[in-house]
Amino acid sequence: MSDDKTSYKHKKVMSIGIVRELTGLSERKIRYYEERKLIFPERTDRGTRKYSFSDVETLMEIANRIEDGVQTFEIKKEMKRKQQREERNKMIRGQINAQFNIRK
Amino acid sequence: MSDDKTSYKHKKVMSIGIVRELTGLSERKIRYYEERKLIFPERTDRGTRKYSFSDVETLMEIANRIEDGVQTFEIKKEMKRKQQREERNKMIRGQINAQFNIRK
DNA sequence: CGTGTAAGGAATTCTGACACG
DNA sequence: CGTGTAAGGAATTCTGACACG
Repeated sequence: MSDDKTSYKHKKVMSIGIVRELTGLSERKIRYYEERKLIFPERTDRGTRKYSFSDVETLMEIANRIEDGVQTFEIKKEMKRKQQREERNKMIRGQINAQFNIRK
Repeated sequence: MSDDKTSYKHKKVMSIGIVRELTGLSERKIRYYEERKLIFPERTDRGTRKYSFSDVETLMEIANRIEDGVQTFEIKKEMKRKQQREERNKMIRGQINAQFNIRK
């Protein structure tokens, strides 16, 4: 119910050119952050990269961290931690809901 | 509060190739429905069409009507009527909310 | 009317590499 | 390490038109 109310957010549909416009980053940077495993675009049949709105959001965050002088491998760790926090929270929420439903 | 909870839905970001994949329609058809004023993609600086998820949804509906043998100018009228209904409903909702807030 | 197709040009994207530092 | 750039090829998109019906 609070997960992907918008399946559109994670659908990979944008070419790198659009992402460049949306984020203001150079294509070089965008490809490099992929090389460093910070984002994971899909590919079309013939190899063109496809990004989601979610990827665009991530790129903005990356750009901020880079500006702060943080290196890509540090950013990767930060992102991993963040994701673990989110999974923990999701699990807790799930258990609370379970309790709730039993009492009802 | 129920309008564009997802601003992503209306953002024009997809090339015609992606739209072709998502809808299964030929590029010819997609361009033709634009010519008939059924959809309104934006353009990049150098002329490439950009579509939104909302456009994709509209295209699916168009495809259904065409399959039913409905002509494009009829479909256009239908879409116009539908939009008027929605605007009417939106206005009524607004007035109800206004009443509500006054009483409170 | 709705759609396919061949045509030629222009713009996009891709990869691997060299450069600087 | 992070990023710019020139290089050449491959794939995409665009428009106007002819075709069928």
